[in-house]
Parts: sequence; structure tokens; C-alpha cells
Amino acid sequence: MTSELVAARETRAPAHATATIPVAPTDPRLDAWRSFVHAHARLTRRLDEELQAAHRLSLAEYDAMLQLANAPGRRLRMSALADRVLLSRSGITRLVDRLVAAGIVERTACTTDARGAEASLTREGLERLRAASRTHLDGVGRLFLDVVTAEERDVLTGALGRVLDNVGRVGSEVGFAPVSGTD
Amino acid sequence: MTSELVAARETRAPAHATATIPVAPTDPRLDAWRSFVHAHARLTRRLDEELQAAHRLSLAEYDAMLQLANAPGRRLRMSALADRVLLSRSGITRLVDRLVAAGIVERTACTTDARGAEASLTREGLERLRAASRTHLDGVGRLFLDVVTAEERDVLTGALGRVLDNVGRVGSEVGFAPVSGTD
DNA sequence: CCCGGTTAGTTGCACTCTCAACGAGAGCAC
DNA sequence: GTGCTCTCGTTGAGAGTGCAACTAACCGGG
Repeated sequence: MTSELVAARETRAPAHATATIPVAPTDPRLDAWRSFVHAHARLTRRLDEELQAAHRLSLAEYDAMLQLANAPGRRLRMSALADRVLLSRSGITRLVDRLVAAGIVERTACTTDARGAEASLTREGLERLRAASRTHLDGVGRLFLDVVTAEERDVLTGALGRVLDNVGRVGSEVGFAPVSGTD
Repeated sequence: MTSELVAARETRAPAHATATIPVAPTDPRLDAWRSFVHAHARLTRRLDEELQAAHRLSLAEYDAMLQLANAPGRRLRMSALADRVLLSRSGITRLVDRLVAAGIVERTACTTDARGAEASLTREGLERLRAASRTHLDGVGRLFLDVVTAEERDVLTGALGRVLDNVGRVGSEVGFAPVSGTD
């Protein structure tokens, strides 16, 4: 996703199922999209490298730990965790397996639902998270926040928040997979 | 990457930190970061699903085809392609393998360097790309561009472009891996 | 109570990606 | 030319993830 073909086409279509103006590959509006995709790719790759180098943790693992830390009782049902980390259920099973092996979380049976399992952050896990958090937040500050003004941050928050809502909304309209409900 | 520790709700902007002020987990500036990460995750997942459903292509494959289409002669050296789609060399070898199997690209020896290989888009590949492009651009328009104003697009382009540069710059300063030169 | 349908989590398999190691060739020094 | 080193692309091994299938258990209607 870096550039998008050449041929232009500027006809207006009545496309109503989605109510959208056709986007040509040369459409200048795509610059925003390209910046978005590109910046994200580089940034997350870098943050992941830093986290991996300093703490032997992937961003997904870090995120899972964070979700657990923020949950009441520092514990969550597997599915709830999967939703928040944007992973499939099998994915979260395996991620939790790794965290358990690392002593970062404990897997316990759910008291109210015998089918269920809960992952809870251990004391050590919380410490690991605190340390990793310093690295991660430092990276976010240094690579992202430092070069974005306050006004730009507000625009990002607003516009991208709207995009996020839109993906969910259009999704349910058209009957696309829910993708799982983060937040 | 969904929320970060406590998740501050206040929208009040703190002193403009433009010089790496420590970032606390509750720093409201992180709202912009969270929106960014979240929106990207949902959006690309959705676009990938749509492309997969309609054309049996992943975003990475689509992007590779696009890079080839935009290259002079509709062909690129393997490494050049790898750089542009942000994939490792082995990754691009395998991706091209798949595209060759699908009749979308041809792998030819490089005339000027006997070690080298070139991938070139076939006639059929170009047609597949044109079709996929409609789906993809429609998705980008519908899910992203439609809900972002012109002013917001400009801010996104500017701010995220700066972020992109910054990642590269800080990277070379500190001696981090170049990550390969996409764009 | 029991029975069918649904949901929670795990597991087998397939797929994609990376890293490390490799063979082949390029390119410079001498 | 010979030799040394670097680069190009491929390959094998391994990590991470999703889908589909499976088991166990919940839940509502007879």
C-alpha cells in the first residue's frame, strides 16, 4: 500500500449500497491513507523491536498484559481478553500459554462457569509490565507524540475515532464479521 | 494495543511536550496514539477480508502487484520489491512464488546481474490488479475517506508523514536497524 | 429431568512470516 | 588472474496466527 496503480477514472457512480464517491488510484485524498498505513507499519515494527530487545515481549503480549492489568482483579476470561487484544480464541489460548510459561500470568478455572478459564496477571507479571511499559511509552513518546502537535493530536483522535466507529457500523450494516468487539 | 493501563478520559491537553517528556500511562496525549493503532487494526483487517473474499488476494499480495504495476517495465528486482512491501527477502521469495503459481507474475533472470531475479507482472496479473483495485479503493473510500474531512486529511498527511520521517531519522541516529526503505 | 442448540476454550492443520545458513556471483585489491 | 569479501536470492527450521473440528458445559423448552 504505497502507491495505487495509475489509470485514473473520474466518473461519478450512483453506488448507493455504500454511498461512496469512487476513488481513483490517483486520487490525492489517498495521500492521507498512504501516510497512515506507512507510518503505522514503521512505527509498530520499531516499537516491537524495542520491546523485544529490552524485555523479550511482543507487542501482542504486552497488550495482553496491559489488558489484564486494567481489568478488575487483574483477571479476564479468555474470550474477553481475545476481544480486547484483537486475536482469535485459538490465538489467545496460545498467547496465554506463553505468558503462563513465562510466569507472567496464571490460568485459573472460572468459578461461575465451569467451561470458562480466566487469565490473571501474577505479581511478577505486573512487574514485567511496569518495566516494559517504560520502554513502550518512551518509544511512543519519542517516535510519535514528540513530532505531533496538540492540534494534530486532537484531529487524529477525532478523525480516527470516527473511522473506527465507521468500520464497525458499516460492518454490521453489510453483515460483515464483527471482527470482535474491542472496547 | 488497545488501551494502555488505566486509560485517562480527560481531554485536557498538557503542556506541549515537544522534547520527550516522560509519558505516563494516563497521559491524555495517548488518546491519539490509541485511536491510531485501533483504527489501523480494524481497518486493515476489514480491507484484507474484503480483498480476500472478492479476489483471493491478501493485502500484501495486492501491494506487491501494485508495486510491480507502478515500476518501469512492470518489473522489479526481488530486493527492491521486498523493500517496497516491507517484507524480508525470504518473505518476498515466497510471496512471489505464490503469485507465480497464480499466473500473476513471472520470475525472470536479471540480465545485468546473474545473481539477481526479477518479478514481472503478467497481462493476467495486471487485470487481476485492476479488478482488485476497485474493491480495495472502494473499501478505502467507504471506510476511511468518507468519514474524514479535507482538513483532517491534510493534518493526517502532514503529521503522519513527519512521524514516518522521524522513525527513520531516530533510527539511524540510535543505530537501530534500517527496517528497509519502503516508499 | 432430559434434550437440543449454543457457547467456551483447546487442538490439529495450514499458512505466512522471519532468522540463519547456504551457494552463486559480483567486485575490489593485488 | 587469484583471492577475499560483500550481496542476491533461496531454503530449512521455527514462531505466531486463523479456521475448523472437537469436548465440555450452559441454558431454555418439553
